[in-house]
Amino acid sequence: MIDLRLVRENPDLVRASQRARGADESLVDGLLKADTARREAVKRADDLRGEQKNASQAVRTATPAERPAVLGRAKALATEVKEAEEVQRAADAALRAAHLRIPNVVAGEVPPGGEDDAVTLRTVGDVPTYDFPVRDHIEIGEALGAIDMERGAKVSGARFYFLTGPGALLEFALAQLAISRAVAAGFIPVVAPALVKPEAMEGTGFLGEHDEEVYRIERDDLYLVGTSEVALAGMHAKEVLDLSAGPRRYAGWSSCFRREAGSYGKDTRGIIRVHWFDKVEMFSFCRPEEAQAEHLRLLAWEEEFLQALELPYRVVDIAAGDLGTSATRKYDIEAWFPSQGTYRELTSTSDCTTFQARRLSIRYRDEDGKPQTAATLNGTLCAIARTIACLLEVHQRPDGAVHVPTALRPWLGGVAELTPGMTLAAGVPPV
RNA sequence: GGAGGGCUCGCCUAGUGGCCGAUGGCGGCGGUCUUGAAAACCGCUAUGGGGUAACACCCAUCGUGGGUUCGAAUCCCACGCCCUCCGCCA
Repeated sequence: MIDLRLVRENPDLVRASQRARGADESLVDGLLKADTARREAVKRADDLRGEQKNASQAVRTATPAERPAVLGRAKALATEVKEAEEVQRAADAALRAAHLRIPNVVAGEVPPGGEDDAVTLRTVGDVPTYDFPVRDHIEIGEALGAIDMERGAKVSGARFYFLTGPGALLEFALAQLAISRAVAAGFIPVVAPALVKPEAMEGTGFLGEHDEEVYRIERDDLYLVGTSEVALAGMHAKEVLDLSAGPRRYAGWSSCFRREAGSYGKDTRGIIRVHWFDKVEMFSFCRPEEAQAEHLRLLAWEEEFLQALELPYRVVDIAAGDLGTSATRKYDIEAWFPSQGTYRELTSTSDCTTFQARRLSIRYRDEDGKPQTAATLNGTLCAIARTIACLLEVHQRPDGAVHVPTALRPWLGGVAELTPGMTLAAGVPPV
């Protein structure tokens, strides 16, 4: 949630942000009203409680003669306090509801517009050309025995798949490469739970407008995460972190689950848009003043990873209307998909400023030793299924083989190519 | 799933109805002393909310939520978490 002080002191800024997102401006006034109402309710309840405290002290010191009168007054006040507390509870709840409805304030530099208005910041690597008919990742993957869509559908339904043989090896190789690079860069590797409590889900902003995207295990009141960001952010909920030495960085591996409601007909073929995939996610906790710089660092690490995979890509600055609830700014990296003749999102990094940390109560101590709300940022290092799809397509060869980028080879037994009918034992590191 | 035990201020600990936000120790911070340090001594050492120009001040918080009472860390109920034992299990 956003900083209430900001709303009080600069409501126009928040209104402008709502407008930029194409969201409801009047929510800001609703929030201001709820804030005022709550403060009045709190004041009244506090004052009454104070009076009642004194009154019950007086009971103790009262002489036997005074006692009945004093006791009567205390009893009356007790009733009033109860009523005032009821009002306060309602006001608290109303404020919280209004507060939760407002997404993070959009950064000033964010491009205006919606989904189609992302601004390309740079394009890296040459778009490959092929002197043979280009195949998509499913054709290539099935020929390799790497992807089995049909049986995925048989077992789990649409948008599920099996990674088999070389495909399964690719998954682990990518995960190893991603984790290894992250650790070398100073990240703490984490294997995170994929099932979380509602607080973690709400705290990271996934239960707002987009809650139909999330799988819910109603019976146990748990949610399947759409990204390990949820578990990583929740990991330090209600804690005061030591951020004096700089950002605290985690690289989390977990499965991710997405209902893909409302994306009927989009990417129905292949493993680009699926209900389940595994992902290595970067997550940073830092002081708010460090967040912008940290955001660029996350982006740089994402770019380096794609460069290591020898994939051509472009970096786009996401427009205001397309930002997630928690983000003040977001950069996507889109990699080239030859079968589609276009760039498609492979990674994404968001600066959530203090928005998530405020909900989750994640703090640090400033120079004066006072607790302050931290900032959180997240970025994809490797969304494995989609990355496999891209790799297969970009690195395809006319004979159905797939070139293995040098960086990935140590995790694939040193092989330079994946080939149909390859010996799988050759594709693993020495044992 | 069944049976017990426990959850107090960073850590340990006192507190079984009335100025208890809460005792004492450790740790941490500041000071006195010292050439410097140690020791000793003195002081400080929570968080959130309201309030203020800023102080003052007020309210809340003893795992969480209810209840009893004029008054609850203390009594009652429910839940959560941790530990021990039994059963089941990757």
